[in-house]
Amino acid sequence: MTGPERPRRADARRNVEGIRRAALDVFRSGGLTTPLDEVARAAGVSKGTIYHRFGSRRGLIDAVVDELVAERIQGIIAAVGRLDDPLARFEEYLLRMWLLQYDEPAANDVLLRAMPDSEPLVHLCERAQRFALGVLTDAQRAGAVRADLTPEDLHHLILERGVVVQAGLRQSREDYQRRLRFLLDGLRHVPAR
Amino acid sequence: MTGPERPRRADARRNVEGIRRAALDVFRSGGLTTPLDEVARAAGVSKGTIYHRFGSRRGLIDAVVDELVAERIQGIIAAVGRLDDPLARFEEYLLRMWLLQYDEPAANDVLLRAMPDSEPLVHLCERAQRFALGVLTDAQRAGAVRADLTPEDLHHLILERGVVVQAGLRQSREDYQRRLRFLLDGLRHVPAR
DNA sequence: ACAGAAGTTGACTCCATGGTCAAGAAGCTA
DNA sequence: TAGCTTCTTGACCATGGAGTCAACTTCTGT
Repeated sequence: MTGPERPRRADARRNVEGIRRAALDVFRSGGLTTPLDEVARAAGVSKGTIYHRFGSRRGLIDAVVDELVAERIQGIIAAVGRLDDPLARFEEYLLRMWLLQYDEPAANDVLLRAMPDSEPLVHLCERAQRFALGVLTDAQRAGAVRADLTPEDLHHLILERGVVVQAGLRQSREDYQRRLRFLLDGLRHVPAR
Repeated sequence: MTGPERPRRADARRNVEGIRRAALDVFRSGGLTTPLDEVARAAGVSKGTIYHRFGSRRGLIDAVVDELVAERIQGIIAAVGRLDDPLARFEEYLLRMWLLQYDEPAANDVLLRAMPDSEPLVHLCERAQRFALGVLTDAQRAGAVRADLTPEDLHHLILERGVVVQAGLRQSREDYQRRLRFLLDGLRHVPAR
C-alpha cells in the first residue's frame, strides 16, 4: 500500500533506530504507558521527533511490539508444541504465559490494552488463542483437565494474571510461581469427590 | 482528645451529613478514587466545602469507611463464625470476601490502599486477618485444605481478587463466581495423585 | 559552498485532577 | 435587625502528561 519509501536522510534513519531501541528498553521495564518524554530522553532526542516519526504513541508501540512480545509468544507456542503429554502441554502453556507476564510488564499492556487496533497484535493474539483452544480440548479429551473450563475462562485467566502483575502486589517470583500452582491444580480434572 | 465540640451551625451540620451520604453513594459505585468534584456535585456543595469540613480526601474516606465496608466485613466474619464444618468455613469466608469485592468497588480500594493510616481500618483488617488465620489452620488440621497454603497466600489471594475486579475485565457475576470455584478447588487438599 | 528540502526542537496548548484561599453569604444572638 | 462569627464558594495554583507547530538546524545534491 505505501509507496516505495523515498530514502530518508541519514540522521533521520539514525534517530528512528535510536528511538526504537530506547522504546524497547523503556517499555520493557516500565510498561507501555511510560511517558514518551522518557523514551525521548533515553534516545537523546526530543519528544517532538518521536511524534514526527511515529505519529503517535500507538505508532511507536506498533513499531516495537513485535520485538517486544510477539517473538516471546511465538517462542512459547513453539516450545509447548514440542511436548507430547496433553496435561503437560496445557500446564506448560499457561505457566509460560503467566511467567512472561511477570517478567515483562509490557506484555500485559499488550495483552490488555494495545490490542484493539494494532493489526499484527490482533493477528498474534488470535493465533495464540487458537493454539490455546487446541491445547485445552486435547487436555480435556484426555481427562486431564476439568470439563467445565471454557476457552473464555482460559483467556480470562491469562488477562487476570496480567492485571495482577501490573498492580504490583509485592511478591517474589518464587511466591508468584508457587501460587500459580494452586491455580493450575484447580483446573485439573476433579475425580469424584 | 478533641474537646466537647462546640455546636456547629445548622447549615454546616446539614452539609456534613449530605456530603457523607453523597460520598457513600459515589464511592460505592466508583471506588475511593473518584474525583471529589463528583462527590461535591452529588452533595450539591462545592469542592471547597468538602476540604473545609474533612480536611482531605483521606479525611472524608475515614468518615465514611465504616458504613461503607467495615459493617460488611464484620457481617462476613459473623456469618462464617456460625458455620461448623472447617472446609465450609474456609470456603465460605473466601467466597464471601471475594463477592464483596465484586459487589463493592470501594471495598477493594479499602483493602488495597486506604489502609496505611486509617486507624479503624487497620484494626478491622487485623481482626479479619486473625479470623482468617483461625479458619485456615482449622481447615488444614482437618485435612481439608492443602498444607502448603500460608496465611500470606490467603491474604494475597484476596488482594489479588481486588485488583482483578478493579481492573474491570468484563465478566458477569455468574462467571466470576464460577471461576472462583476453580480457585477454591485448587486450594483443597490434594490426595496423592 | 549554497539553496532548498528534510529534520529537529522545545516552548506551547489542552486536559484532568488535587488542593487552597480571599471574598462574600448565611446563620445565630442579643 | 444589626453585627459578629461561621460557612461556603468558585476562581485560582500546581502537577503531570499528551500532543502540536513555527522557527531553527542539518543534510545533501549540484
